[in-house]
Amino acid sequence: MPEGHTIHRLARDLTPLLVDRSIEVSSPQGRFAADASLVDGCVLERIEAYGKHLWFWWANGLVGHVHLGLFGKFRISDDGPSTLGEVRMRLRSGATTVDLSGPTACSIGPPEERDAIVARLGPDPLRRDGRGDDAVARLARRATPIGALLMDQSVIAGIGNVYRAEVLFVHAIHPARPAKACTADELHGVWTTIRGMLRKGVRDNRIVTIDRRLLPRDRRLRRGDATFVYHRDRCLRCATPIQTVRLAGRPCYFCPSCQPG
DNA sequence: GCAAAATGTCAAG
DNA sequence: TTGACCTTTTGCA
Repeated sequence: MPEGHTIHRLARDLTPLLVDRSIEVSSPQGRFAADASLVDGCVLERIEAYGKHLWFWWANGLVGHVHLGLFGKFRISDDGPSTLGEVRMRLRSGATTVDLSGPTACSIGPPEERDAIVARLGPDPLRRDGRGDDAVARLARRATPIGALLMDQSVIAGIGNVYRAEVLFVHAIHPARPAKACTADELHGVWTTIRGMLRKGVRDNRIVTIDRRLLPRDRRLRRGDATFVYHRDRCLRCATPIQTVRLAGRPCYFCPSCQPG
């Protein structure tokens, strides 16, 4: 379930378990075995999140790179590793075992490889160095549909299919509208809203984008309601049937009534 | 028991 | 723009 909030939350949760300790690094599944041996037994100095990427900085100067992709998952256990499923990378320190399965990327390399990836990313709203005016500038000059641009990690790093749909709903922007046709206020608002949603996602460790203040007073929420439009049959605000439009290769959910275009 | 879906990315055409 | 790839979970026989 990885958009940027998941990655930052992982960095936060794994740091006290692994950083400043020497770590046994292995690959029960085998595909990461050669790389694992490069840092097995090393002290982990820092875990860094940027967009949807996670880096493990090792004391010998090498940097581990993990990207969860659509299916990747970390499992943390305190009493022996779980036996379930494939484990690409296993990190052990004392009684703690951290197992990684199904990642799109899992490798070890020099810091330059990390720098090259970061250089291709746009600002990350969850980082202190994430600049909103930079993101707005990257959006404002493009005629591409804003719903497609928000999925582009070189524009804003960390947004995925849920947050793009939800932020466009909040600002009543049809996802197919060209980004340059949005006002400066709208684009700044998109950045601010995205940052708030991602921060809440880190706090809650899941995506909940709905805000009571944006709903009719008498709207009753059901258990499990977490989004305005994403993956819903009807708009949470006005009950109009939700539509999707394919943008950046994925269906973008929107409400044709709240987001006319 | 198998198909389909899921919050993602990249290379190929 | 399409298909391949990573793995687990869910739903329908």
